[in-house]
Amino acid sequence: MTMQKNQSNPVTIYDVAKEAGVSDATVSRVFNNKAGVKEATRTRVLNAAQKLGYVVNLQARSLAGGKLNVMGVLIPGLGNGYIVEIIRGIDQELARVDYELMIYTTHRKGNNEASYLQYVANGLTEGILLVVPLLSSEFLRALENINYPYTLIDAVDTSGRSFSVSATNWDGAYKATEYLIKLGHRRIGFITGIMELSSAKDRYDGYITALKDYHIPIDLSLIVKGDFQQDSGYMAGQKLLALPYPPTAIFASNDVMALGAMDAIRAANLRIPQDISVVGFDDIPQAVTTYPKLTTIHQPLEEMGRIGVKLLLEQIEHPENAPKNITLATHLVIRDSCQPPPPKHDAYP
Amino acid sequence: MTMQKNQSNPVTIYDVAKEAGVSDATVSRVFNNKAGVKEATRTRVLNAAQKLGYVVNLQARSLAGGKLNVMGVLIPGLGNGYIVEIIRGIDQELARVDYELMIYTTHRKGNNEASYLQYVANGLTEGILLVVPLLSSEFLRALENINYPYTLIDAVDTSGRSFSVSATNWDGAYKATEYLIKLGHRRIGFITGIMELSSAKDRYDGYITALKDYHIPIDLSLIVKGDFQQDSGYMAGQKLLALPYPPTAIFASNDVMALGAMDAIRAANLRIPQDISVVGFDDIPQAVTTYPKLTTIHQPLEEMGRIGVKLLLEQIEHPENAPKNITLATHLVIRDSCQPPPPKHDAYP
DNA sequence: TATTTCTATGTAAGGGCTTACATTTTAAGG
DNA sequence: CCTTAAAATGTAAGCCCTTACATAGAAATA
Repeated sequence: MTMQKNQSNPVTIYDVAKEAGVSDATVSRVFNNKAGVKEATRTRVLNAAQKLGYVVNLQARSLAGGKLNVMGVLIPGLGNGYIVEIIRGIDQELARVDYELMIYTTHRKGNNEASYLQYVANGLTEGILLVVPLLSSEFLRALENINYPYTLIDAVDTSGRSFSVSATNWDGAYKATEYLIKLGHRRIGFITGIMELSSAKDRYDGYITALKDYHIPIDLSLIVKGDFQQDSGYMAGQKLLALPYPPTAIFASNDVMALGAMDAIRAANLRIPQDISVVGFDDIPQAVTTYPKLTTIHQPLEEMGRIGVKLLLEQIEHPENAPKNITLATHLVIRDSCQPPPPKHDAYP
Repeated sequence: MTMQKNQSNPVTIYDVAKEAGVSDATVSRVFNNKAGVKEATRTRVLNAAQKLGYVVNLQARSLAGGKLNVMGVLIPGLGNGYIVEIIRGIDQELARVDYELMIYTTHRKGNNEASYLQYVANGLTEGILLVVPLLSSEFLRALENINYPYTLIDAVDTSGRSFSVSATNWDGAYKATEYLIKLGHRRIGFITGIMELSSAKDRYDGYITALKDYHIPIDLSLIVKGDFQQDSGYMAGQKLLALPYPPTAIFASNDVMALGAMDAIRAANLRIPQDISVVGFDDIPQAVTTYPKLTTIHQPLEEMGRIGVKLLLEQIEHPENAPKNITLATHLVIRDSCQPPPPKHDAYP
């Protein structure tokens, strides 16, 4: 029934026009839902198209100035649940507005993200969502020159030239720390993220500020570096546990590291949360599949994806609009990985 | 420096040609690495392009008969880790051959996968990878008519008309069951997948056959229906535990359900694996972040993705090649969720 | 140097579509 | 029924490339 010859669909608008006895322009009008086509003609065209198995060639349409309805998303990789959550949100919103999604992973081109950006503006998409946590200055510069609609997801360009969505990292970290303090913890270990990222920095600051606000002295030995990967969480956990006065709670800058820390804790034969509490950040799906279920700061990842799409759409439709940043709230999700510290630890040396 | 005007890159091949003082055809030749361009001319063109910030418009290239280097992948959604793993493999291989990836999620169009298939062949991709576990007959029919390169991942078209990659589901299930039997288990609960899927069916058959081979009577009350989702695993687990003679081990048709079952077991205040063992199927990343770490059947998900890409490429390059199915081996990964059954359970009523 | 043979480059025709503008048809008004 | 305006349809140019074919220039042969 579909009369295709070879790869892709060789049935063109002309074939349909001939079949329906109209001009190609009319067929185009029908498929673009333009006004001014008689109802009878419209159905005749539709029938002809149906019969021949016509499918619009999006390339040609786009070349000729029509809409493509494809957005791109640039991500470092499918590495962790965090990014997948964002993409899920993007996908949801894209479905609503009937766009397709093109995925570009930067790891392909090594660290050459900046030049990849240029490449990405090659005509296959109408705009691009950037989920690249680490905004190098080179990348930022490339962004300036690109003159192509884009929005940053979970990153902000302090120059104010970019559309972006992000979350209240500082606030979330503050709340997490405060929660532990209110449970009675005084020695709270902290595993940092990659401190070049503003999100990591903000979380660190939130932790510090909460400590200060509650007059808890800051002990640098309780702060250990991580890189957002599970392994670093494990190693940081080990380091923390090896301390002369180990913490009674650990706050990791993201869930994946929290998972690593939990492994380290169990490897040391300690119980969670009886012996030591842990809280994460992100609330990735895995946070509920661990045991005990992880108490963490929820980031509205899906929503960030959805809003990213909306912002990009806004730019495509109103290029004149001024850039804006939307900041989404984070909140504490209490599950099973925290409780007050065991009494013996209460004494602070 | 890049002299772009508006959305997308308005610098064309003509601009570059003018700048370099050559014809547009020559510029095209340079960018397509065609032979017969003097070295001096080539560098002149490259410099001009560099200066103007020229980026090829892939749409136009493709329309004009050039290569696009984009593959599509049709998936039900980003739902579970299983699909993400496959995509990761696809992405890896695509990077090697320098293709881009377009993602189509079917949930967008409701259950109308078959017609979506038609749409997907719209010129934006050169071929499509199908990760649609549930091959409806309607879908299969659509496949016949599509005349567009595609390959099935983790599904086989028994008609032999399609290229496909899959894994040894039967074999994996057999091995999992056998492992439990050898540990001493006699009452082994089984949580099925969606039995319309051949993979679910094969796993079921593997379980049954292993039991028979070891002369263990089949108890239908130990077999409970699941749908590959976590919730169904939880409920199935509850059901199994509520039995007068509950199983000493549970084998779930996939990891996600195994996770659900583990929750149910803990909710019943039983320990894993001391009181009850559990094994899953798939080996998704989460299998190692649960506690205890899940013993499971490893499916080479990433490799399936990679091979899917290779098969698709083969079709694109050699349309005359006959369809083939590649079956990958699964294997048991022993972690911490199994041990011999507690003695008290040894007595079989 | 004249002739032949390559090699390097240019010319022009699409590829499938959209859209401004031209033309025809239809409906409305007189 | 004729005129006029509005609605429907057609014509043709152009989007940015690739590529067969034509042409000019360089190298090789006689």
